[in-house]
Amino acid sequence: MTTVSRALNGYDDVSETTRARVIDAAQAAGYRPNPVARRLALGRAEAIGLVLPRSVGDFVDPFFTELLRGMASVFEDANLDLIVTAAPEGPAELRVYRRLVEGRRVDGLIVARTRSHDERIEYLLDQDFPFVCHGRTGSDRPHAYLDMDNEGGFLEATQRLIGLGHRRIALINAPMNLAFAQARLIGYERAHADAGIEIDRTILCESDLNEESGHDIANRLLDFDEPPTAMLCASDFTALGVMRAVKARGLEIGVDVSIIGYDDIPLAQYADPPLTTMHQQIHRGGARVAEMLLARLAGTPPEDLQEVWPPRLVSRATDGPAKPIKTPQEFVEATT
Amino acid sequence: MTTVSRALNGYDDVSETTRARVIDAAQAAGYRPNPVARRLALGRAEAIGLVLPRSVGDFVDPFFTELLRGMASVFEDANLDLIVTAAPEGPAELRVYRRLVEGRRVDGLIVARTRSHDERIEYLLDQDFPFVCHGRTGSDRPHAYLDMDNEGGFLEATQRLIGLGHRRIALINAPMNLAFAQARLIGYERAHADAGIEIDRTILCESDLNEESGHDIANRLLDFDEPPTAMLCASDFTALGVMRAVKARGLEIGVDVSIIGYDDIPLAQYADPPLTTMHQQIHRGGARVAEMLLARLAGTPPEDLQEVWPPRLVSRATDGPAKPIKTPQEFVEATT
DNA sequence: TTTTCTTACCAAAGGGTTTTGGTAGAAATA
DNA sequence: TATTTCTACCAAAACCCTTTGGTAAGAAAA
Repeated sequence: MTTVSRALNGYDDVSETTRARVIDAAQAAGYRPNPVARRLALGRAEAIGLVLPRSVGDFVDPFFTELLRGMASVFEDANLDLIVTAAPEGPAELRVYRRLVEGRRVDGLIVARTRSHDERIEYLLDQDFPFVCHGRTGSDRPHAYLDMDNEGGFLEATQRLIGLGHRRIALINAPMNLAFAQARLIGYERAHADAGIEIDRTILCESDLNEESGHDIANRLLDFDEPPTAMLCASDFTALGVMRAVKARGLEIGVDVSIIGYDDIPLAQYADPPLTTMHQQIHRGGARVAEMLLARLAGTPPEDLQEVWPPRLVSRATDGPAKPIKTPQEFVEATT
Repeated sequence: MTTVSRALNGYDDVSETTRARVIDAAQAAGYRPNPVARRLALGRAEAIGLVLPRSVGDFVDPFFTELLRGMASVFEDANLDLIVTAAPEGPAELRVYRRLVEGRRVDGLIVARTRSHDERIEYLLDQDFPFVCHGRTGSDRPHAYLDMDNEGGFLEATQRLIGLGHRRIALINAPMNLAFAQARLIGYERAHADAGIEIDRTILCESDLNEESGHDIANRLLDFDEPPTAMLCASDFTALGVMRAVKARGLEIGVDVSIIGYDDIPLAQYADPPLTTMHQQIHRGGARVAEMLLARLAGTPPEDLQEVWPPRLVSRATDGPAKPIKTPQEFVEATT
């Protein structure tokens, strides 16, 4: 039995002739090692967990399918099962994590959609349990993560709008408990500070990342006496909702109001007009996060597993030069 | 040990006092049963598998996240792990299934996006392995499935368009190897046969279920000498592409060309104009498929686990009465 | 020739459950 | 009172691997 086990698992203290005999015999007998027995003997679950956020009611953005598919093949090649569960944010979520960790059902976890104060992460750190985050968190204890440079992305997008002459740029952010929303706000603020522009806090909003909330928020903003000339959105779906609201008022997108989205969903390029947005490599990010977790399990310290990837601004047709603002002073200045 | 096991697993031959003592002691000692040891003793994997199709390159439709979330909670309540992998259609796909089945990594499988001739299903039937399909297949051997009534759905949609006076209705179907594409074609054909309308086979097309291919096909159709007055689409994304093509030519949607989609993605209601489409309860379908698999594992014969759910036509603004067709005869008829 | 090292293999223990096949005692029945 | 049934509990076997701690034989070094 020993030799069979070692032959099948590629140990080097079994001669190639013996190994071949074992493999042939296994083949002939239709023998397949029992993974469960293997796991018991090894003391490992040979599985990785991923908990999908179960947001209220409707479709999750395609983000997770994409991330999932990126990870799946990496784990499959490493002979690890990927266990997927779903939990609504809140106490039930942490219970799911506990079940996976304390029930020894997984060897490691991927934590997606991190929050700025994230009890999942504190819990996993307390337990000294291997995990990799997709997105950062506020915790100052070292842990592995792959994050998109949300701050840099929004810095760049904001700078672009400022460069086009916009001075009243609304920020339609994601819910502020999400880590990336905070980072994006900072990028937005930095761009303003660098340009010496004061921010009007009344045009800073939070959306639910879907079309409808983008639409509603845009309508509110457009009702202002002095509406923003540009809107920077947390997701492409939000941006699509904003576009719908802008169009409904007979305003021209990219002329009267500039809009920039985030994610570069496939639909973005086919929107009318095509949406300027930030592209992230979600699929490759998923694969990379999986690789990082593999490294973590192999003993790489978390400090060495921290990456930040830059998003890429995809310039299309929803942003354009700001129209001259019609405040009295500027009107006077412009006409003299 | 025996009593502890039986107490913790809810057997009825242990007194409630003993059970309480066991539970208290377990709590105090921080004892948690080892699921891997349990699986070995039970001879079960306590896991269910789902293989995502890895279509070329880009985002999968949100369909799968939705299905996944529907299933996840059912399996979690049943103490089963849901193992997700991804495989491209083709020989690699079957290899993934074999690994899961023959490697005894799962107790049952969910097979989604069935094809009319589906070697996965033949394989699982050959192996006498428990599974439930989401969608039907051509196999005449009994097996469990939950399917949407694609034939009925397209029958209804086609009848609606015929009722609006349309006589040249293009069918922009899904790839014909998918089971639901065949069913939809049949529904489409039946509606025509019932109304005594001959079908022009040149306006029957296959799309890739995404925006772009809908756009391209619509453009081809609109180049015809006698273009169709209505287009029935395999998915909402396809329909959005069709809408883009129609708008680009200055035609009015719902007036010059009627369009009906399928899926009722959240964006459908916010499209311009809002898209008429078929709604399916994907989330609830996922939960139901999971329940059916549980029943299957408990011994319910597959014949008793076959359900067909009707989709619901959601009437919005992309379909309208057909414009009078300007063929010579009809022109004469109309003017006399 | 003797000793040491290396290679190739193996027996037994260990991992943590559940199930099988019981037993003992109390309660119900004859 | 004698017998049967039921309830509550338990010891040992079984599940199928991997690891530990060897041994034997051949090759290399002394």
